[in-house]
Amino acid sequence: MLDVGVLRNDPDTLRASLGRRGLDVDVAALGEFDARRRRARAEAEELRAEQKELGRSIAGLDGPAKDEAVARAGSLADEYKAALAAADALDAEFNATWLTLPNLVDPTAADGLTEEDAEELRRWGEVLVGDGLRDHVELGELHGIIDVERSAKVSGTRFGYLFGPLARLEFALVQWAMDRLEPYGFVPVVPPVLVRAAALFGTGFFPGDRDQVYAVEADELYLVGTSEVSLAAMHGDEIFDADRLPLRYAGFSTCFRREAGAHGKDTRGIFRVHQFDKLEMFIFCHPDDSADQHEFLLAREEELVQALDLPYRVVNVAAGDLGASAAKKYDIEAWFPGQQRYREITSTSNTTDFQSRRLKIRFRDESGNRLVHTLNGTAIAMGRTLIAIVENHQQPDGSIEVPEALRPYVGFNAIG
RNA sequence: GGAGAGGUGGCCGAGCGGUCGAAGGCGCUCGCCUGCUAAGCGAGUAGGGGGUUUAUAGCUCUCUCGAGGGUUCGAAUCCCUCCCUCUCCGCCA
Repeated sequence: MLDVGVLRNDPDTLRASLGRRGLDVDVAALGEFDARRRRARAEAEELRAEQKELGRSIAGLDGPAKDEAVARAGSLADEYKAALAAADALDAEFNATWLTLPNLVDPTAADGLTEEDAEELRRWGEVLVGDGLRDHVELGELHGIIDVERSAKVSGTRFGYLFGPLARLEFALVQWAMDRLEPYGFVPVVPPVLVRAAALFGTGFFPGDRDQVYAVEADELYLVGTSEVSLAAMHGDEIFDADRLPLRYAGFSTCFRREAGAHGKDTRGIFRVHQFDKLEMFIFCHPDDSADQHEFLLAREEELVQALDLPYRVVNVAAGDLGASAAKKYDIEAWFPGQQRYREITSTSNTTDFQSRRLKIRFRDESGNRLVHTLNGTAIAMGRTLIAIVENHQQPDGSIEVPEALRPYVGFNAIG
């Protein structure tokens, strides 16, 4: 949620930001609506003040004077109720729109509206090109480590079974990444994956991305698409002492995504599935510090990907391709030899105060209570990282070398 | 799933229809005092929204005593629904 102060004091910035996202919103009309609702609120509160004052005096009255005062207070109460209802209705109407507006775009986010408009910042590593390369589905079959046919029988499309050494590799990746992140102060967390709607509103996934989220209707709970949701909402309604910031967490969870609207896209193998495990970094920090924390998260991601010896490029995501909560986002795209192209394997966003305002997460300093900034970044996203390892480290004979860093964790040097 | 108890400010804890956003204690902050100092004295110390304002200052109004509704001129206090916590029983990874 945006600060309404932006609408009142700096509508041009708001208009420009929405424009960069390719959204057409009548900012002036919203401003007038905001003024109207405030007037309505003020009117209701004046009536209330009058009613309360009169009500208080009743305690000291007696006889006809009292009866008269009670009668007058009664009609005041009715007037107030009506005025309050009117003010509440205006607020609700305003908020319904306001809640759908995405975060202000950072000036340094790339221009453009689509994935193709992302700005490439740098490349690292030698990419594997040419014919005769196997993709993860072939390699998976060859070694019996991935099965998407049986998962289709059991669960439908976009699921997969991981077997044996590949399953071991997943656990190794988690353990290894935790070991590398903890020295930076990331607290390992295993959070809930079923959450209330409030957590999804608070993190900006609702109302916009409701159709991407699995709902457990009988219990009014939702399956998270990322542990970002449960990590952010964990500190909802809290006020930190300033010296506790930044607060860093590394949450491990299974992630569930409906992938609505992705029909026909990435249907092969386990590249895009409804369920995968992910280690996610999350930071609560001082507003002046969030740009640095964002670079910090990207640096941690690059360290991990480099240590796995995966060729990649870093892109600055275009304004129009940002999620609602993000002001700026970097993706790391690893090279996938089976597709002969770079594809996203990590993503890190600075969501500034967009989530903290909704979740009421503040900190205390000399000038009072202020909203923290929140940031998230993928440490290791399972399906894709496993695919990238398998495809990039395949040998001519079809065997797969385990990246050096992981060998102590899995106890073998190669698959096959 | 069954039975019971309860949710008040950073924490503990009073309040049981009006003068309560709320006694008292602890903690914390500031000031004072004091050579015996993890002592004494004084003051301050919740959050949100509106108005005024250059202002996240001040002043002021309003809302919030788990959440939402209701009764009443008036509710932390009475009624209803929901959520959560704790105890016991049952079941169980």
